[in-house]
Amino acid sequence: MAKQPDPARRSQRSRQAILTAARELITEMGYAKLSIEAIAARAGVGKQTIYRWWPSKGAVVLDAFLALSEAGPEQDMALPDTGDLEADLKVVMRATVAEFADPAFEAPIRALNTEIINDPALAAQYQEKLAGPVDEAKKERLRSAQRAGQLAAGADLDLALELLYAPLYQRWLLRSGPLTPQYADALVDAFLKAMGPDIDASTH
Amino acid sequence: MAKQPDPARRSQRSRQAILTAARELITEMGYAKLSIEAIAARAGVGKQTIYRWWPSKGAVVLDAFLALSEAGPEQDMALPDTGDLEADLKVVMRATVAEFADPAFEAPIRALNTEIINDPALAAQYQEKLAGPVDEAKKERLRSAQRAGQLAAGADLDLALELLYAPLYQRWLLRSGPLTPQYADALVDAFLKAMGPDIDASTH
Amino acid sequence: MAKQPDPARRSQRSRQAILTAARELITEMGYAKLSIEAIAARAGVGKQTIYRWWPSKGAVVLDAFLALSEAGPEQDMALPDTGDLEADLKVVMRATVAEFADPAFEAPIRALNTEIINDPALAAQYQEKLAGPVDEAKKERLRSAQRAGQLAAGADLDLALELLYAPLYQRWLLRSGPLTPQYADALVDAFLKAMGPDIDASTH
Amino acid sequence: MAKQPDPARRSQRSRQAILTAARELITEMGYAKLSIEAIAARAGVGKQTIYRWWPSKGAVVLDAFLALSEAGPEQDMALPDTGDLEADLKVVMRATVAEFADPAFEAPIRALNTEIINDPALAAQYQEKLAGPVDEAKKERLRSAQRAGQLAAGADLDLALELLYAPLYQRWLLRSGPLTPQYADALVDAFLKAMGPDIDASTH
DNA sequence: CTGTAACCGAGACGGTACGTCCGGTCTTCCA
DNA sequence: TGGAAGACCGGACGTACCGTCTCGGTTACAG
Repeated sequence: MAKQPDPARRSQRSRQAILTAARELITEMGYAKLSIEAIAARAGVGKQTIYRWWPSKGAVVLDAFLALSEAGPEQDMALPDTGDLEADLKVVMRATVAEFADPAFEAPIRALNTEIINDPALAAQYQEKLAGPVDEAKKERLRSAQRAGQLAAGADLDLALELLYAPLYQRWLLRSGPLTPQYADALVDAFLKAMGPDIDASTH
Repeated sequence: MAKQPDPARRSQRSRQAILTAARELITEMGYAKLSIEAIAARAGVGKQTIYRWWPSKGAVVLDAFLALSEAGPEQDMALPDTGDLEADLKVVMRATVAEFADPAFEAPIRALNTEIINDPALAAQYQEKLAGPVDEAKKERLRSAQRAGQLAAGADLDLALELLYAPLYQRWLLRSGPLTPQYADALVDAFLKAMGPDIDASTH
Repeated sequence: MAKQPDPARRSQRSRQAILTAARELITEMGYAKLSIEAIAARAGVGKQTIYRWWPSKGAVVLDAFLALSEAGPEQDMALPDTGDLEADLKVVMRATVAEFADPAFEAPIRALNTEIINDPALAAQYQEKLAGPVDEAKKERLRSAQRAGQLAAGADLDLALELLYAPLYQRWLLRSGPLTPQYADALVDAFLKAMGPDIDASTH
Repeated sequence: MAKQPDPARRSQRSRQAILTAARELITEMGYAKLSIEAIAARAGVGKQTIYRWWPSKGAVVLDAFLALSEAGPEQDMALPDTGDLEADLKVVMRATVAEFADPAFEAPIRALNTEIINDPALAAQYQEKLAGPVDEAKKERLRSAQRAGQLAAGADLDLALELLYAPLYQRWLLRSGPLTPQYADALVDAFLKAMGPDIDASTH
């Protein structure tokens, strides 16, 4: 049986240095140029220390982002809730569009996706640790809308999130079209038509 | 000025051998293990012959798929059109779900996406050569539905395709949820609610 | 000032385990594969325990052999003395040839020499602790021969030993020729011609 | 079957750079600090180019010395022959003693021996390419002495060389005693007693 | 029909990074 | 407080590929 390292003796100093170095290198040079060797050198750490604690380069990158979330535990992940679902969603979607246009976000997110696509284990980690909590916050807003009668009561919230976000995400990831505020609005409009309150109810 | 190779003298024998080798290696060993050296060796070709005609590994992979389409020029890309949009779309979407479940499709498509995410030039090629024609066929079916009054007349067809396909594609790519026939149906239902014929018209 | 470990508190259990492990590993895998890590692991000892008590890998190896000698303190290092120098030397030299042919002797002695060649401090230790006593026993036999008039009275015994042994040792170490009983005899013959009783004296 | 590199396509430029770098690094930093990486870096060469053409570090070092000999093909390996064997040998042996005292000779020769001791294949190469020719030159001088009646006619010249050189070489290699001109003379005296013209013939 | 210029296969080359191993130091915890 | 355990930084190992280059050989167009 292979010997497992003892997490109790792990150097937190090295861990933070590695994650920080990984984040810096990704933004500086892009994911293609990211190497374990460079991370170790930048972090002032032996390569073995990386291999001891992470199974792959992708795992390091994922952890580098998880560490950010941990840093600010009470992240402002909660979506705005003014009572007007359409307005709130348009604000959020336009913000997302703006975020994707920021070059500083490009490299790391593309890096993460490159790894996730080809590594199921990493994808599971990603869903559980990063995407999950964010999606939960979004669903919470939708549940609030359901209570307010602004969203079909029986709507599948997973599908709802996908309807809203997947088109936007795909355009960005595959660069298959322009990301504009108008596009964000159009997505919200379509989403509300598909998932809005039952029409029968309103005709009464 | 750098000398350009003369396409007229290009060896079609080598070209086919390279594309075939690329396809075989991707399915056999996955994209991560794919190397130019391996392609050249398998194809019985000098490395320079690859570098002469393709700018990157991703370009070879893309070409390997384009070549498949060229093989059957009059691909049955046209969607079924029985006159019943909902039924036709559900057939198509269920077929797509089934296709994505086929392990033989996994490796190559993931490979292609890995490259496209990080290479804008390749993404453009992909859109133009592979995705474009397919999307056009899909749009043609939607236009037919518009003429039949089964789809909003002013609907943005690009957005329409994204609403239909992006959720499915994202689930598959990021493994963020199960791909079932029911899911396909639900997507069509949501799509038709969002993009179906204008309600105002029917209430008058 | 660096702190020196206190020899009084040294664990004899660890010391023996380390020396035994070193000996075993050398015979099993040869000197090239010998590492401090492997010795520590085999001995069930922390690496620091080795570094605390020995300055170099070579020192451990040397000690591993010294420990053997200590084990049997009254080693039968004394050479046979039947009164017939030529016969006695031939017996001894033939035995040495046989010893060198034993594969079990190969690895350790070559290991020791590898270290000694490049480490003067170790060489001094080797001369003092291992080679010295053995050479002294050999010289004692030669002194006996001098007393018996079978060896030149004024012979330099250090040179004498080198004449006898260095050719044999060099052949073995550098594999520059075959080691046979005949070769052993020839060496003794040459040695006795060079160092035997003065001819002038006998002719008078 | 493993593929062998094609010697015809070997870059002589790289070969020379590697051998020169190896020689320089050995003298500068000693053999212990010599690494393939350092040789490659100093030579401005990829590591693979070294691994392609040499099976081990020792083989590179050996070649580095062989290349020196090739450079001056008609090396002045021939020993002086004034007709007086004793005088000639004492000159040669004193010169050898002086040579061994030169620190510039130390590192490389010890390096070579370290490798040879543990690598039979390398030892064979060494005997054939380096030691062999030198020994042949020495034997030639001894044959001349035999013709002149200054050496026993039936003497085994291999053994003769060992009697002369092995003691000296062993003292130097193992640092087991001082190397002085007097020692050189004593060796020649002993050698001539052992191997000089037959005494019986002269007494008749 | 014959240069001659290009592509072609092969593969050596200078490099980068891989993932592993070990050297030597430092730290933690046990006896 | 010595020793076991082992994490740590550093750095060499030998391998796999990268993208460039040079080498003959073999087309195939031009004179």
